[in-house]
Amino acid sequence: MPQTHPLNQEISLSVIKTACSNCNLRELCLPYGLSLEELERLDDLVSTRRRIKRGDHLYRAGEVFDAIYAIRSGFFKTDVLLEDGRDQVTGFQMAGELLGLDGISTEHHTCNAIALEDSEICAIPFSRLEVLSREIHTLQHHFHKVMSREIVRDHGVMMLLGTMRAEERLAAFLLNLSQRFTARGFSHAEFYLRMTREEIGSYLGLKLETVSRAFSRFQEEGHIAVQQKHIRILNVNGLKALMNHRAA
Amino acid sequence: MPQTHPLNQEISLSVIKTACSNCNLRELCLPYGLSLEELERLDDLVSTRRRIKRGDHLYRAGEVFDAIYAIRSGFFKTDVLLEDGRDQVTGFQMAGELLGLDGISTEHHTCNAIALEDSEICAIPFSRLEVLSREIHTLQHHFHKVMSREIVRDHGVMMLLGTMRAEERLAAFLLNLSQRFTARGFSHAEFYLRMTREEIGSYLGLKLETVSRAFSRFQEEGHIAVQQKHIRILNVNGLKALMNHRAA
DNA sequence: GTGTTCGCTTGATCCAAGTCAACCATAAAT
DNA sequence: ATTTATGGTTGACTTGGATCAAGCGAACAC
Repeated sequence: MPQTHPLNQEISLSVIKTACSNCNLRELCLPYGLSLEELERLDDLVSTRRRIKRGDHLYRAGEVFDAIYAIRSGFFKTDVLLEDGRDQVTGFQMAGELLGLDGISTEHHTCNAIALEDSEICAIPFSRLEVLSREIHTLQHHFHKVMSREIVRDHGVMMLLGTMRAEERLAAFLLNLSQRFTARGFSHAEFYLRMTREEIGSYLGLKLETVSRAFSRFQEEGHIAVQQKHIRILNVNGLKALMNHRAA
Repeated sequence: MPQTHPLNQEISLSVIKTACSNCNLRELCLPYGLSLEELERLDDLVSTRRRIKRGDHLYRAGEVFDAIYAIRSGFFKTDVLLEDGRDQVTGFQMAGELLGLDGISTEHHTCNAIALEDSEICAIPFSRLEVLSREIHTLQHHFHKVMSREIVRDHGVMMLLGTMRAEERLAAFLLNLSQRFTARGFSHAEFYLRMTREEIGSYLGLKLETVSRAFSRFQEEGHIAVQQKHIRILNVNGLKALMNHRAA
């Protein structure tokens, strides 16, 4: 008779939900490739789940680092601040992706992580992750891969910022989002942007007006349909063509 | 009577030189923080040393990844290539720094590593490094820090490319080089650039002409003295001031 | 409802860096 | 010693994206 004990039910549900072993993101997230038995050991470690409301910080630059975070649901941005007040968005993160890897280096976070919609995260105490990954080879190797993937991603962004024109950057950005939504089982052709034009611009090294103009231009040329934050991709190949446009 | 056996002498010297335990870079490189006994175990692993001549590749994008490389002496650049021929330098690496971390992700290298002067590297077979870092906590943790530091560095470059003007970028670049030379016991105020203006420009998202003009301007303003690749920093604070110049 | 705020779009103008081009310096090749 | 190649500097001009500015539409508060 669950109805008579709503609170207990809530708790047990939450305990079930928090386990990696039955998280539907396990193929994207840290548990990737682990056996059932290994998964259960990871479950012990990933005990704390936390809700972060839209606009709130998951962590701030300068805070002591002691855990990395897996996004269970929702959407985040990370940004870095320069002393003189300038800032830059360094990435957008969605379900199944890890946050906080930058903090390992100095044992302090070096950027801010802010929820762009109400989100849920799993905290993974880092020292315990190191212990466990000494015991589970697969986990160790996968964690190394995740860190390395982050480095490769960053190189992509450097390429984008260093060599691409405004429209190429935005095309690359949209294609990347589309691909990541697809990997999570959502439509590749239709999605809502969680971030503002200004945040997109900050990430792409452009001003919000330039981002807005590029959206308008893509729409005029029939590549996409834009209505506020709702994006429909009408011509993927058109967008891809925009990217390889100008040779060295 | 060493003179009578020059070849043997050479070999034994080289064996001695190859050990992490008496490498003068151990405080900068992977061995950082290890005990003597742990160091000796790392020595077993880092058995292969290789010379790379100026202009030669240490590895190429697409090659299978199986080792990371510690720079023993010399200077490298890494670059990524886009399908359409555009390329970008993603970093410059000097003695004590690690190369190849990007390859862990896909088990293939994703960039090219090219020696900018005759160099020597130590190859560290990655699977053996994983084994050893399961056994030596300090090594495991330090390796994680090194990877994380690379991510933080990349964020810095993103900031540079996304929000800074040409002269700020070059000032940041020179200050960074100076600081890294200092950490290696060289002069902080005087050094030779190992890369061309074009390579600097590629790294900073600028054209070589812009880099050249910025050098000239710094010289006019008395911040540095430039003679080809020989740089003397005359006014560190002047350069630093250039960076924080314009607020958001 | 009506005002207020925030995010977005669009136009007009400006400027930092790119492009094109000529020339110079150093080092290697003959 | 002279040629050739490579890398660097400088000038004139162009341009893509920034800046400044006005106005619009959706969401929310009252």
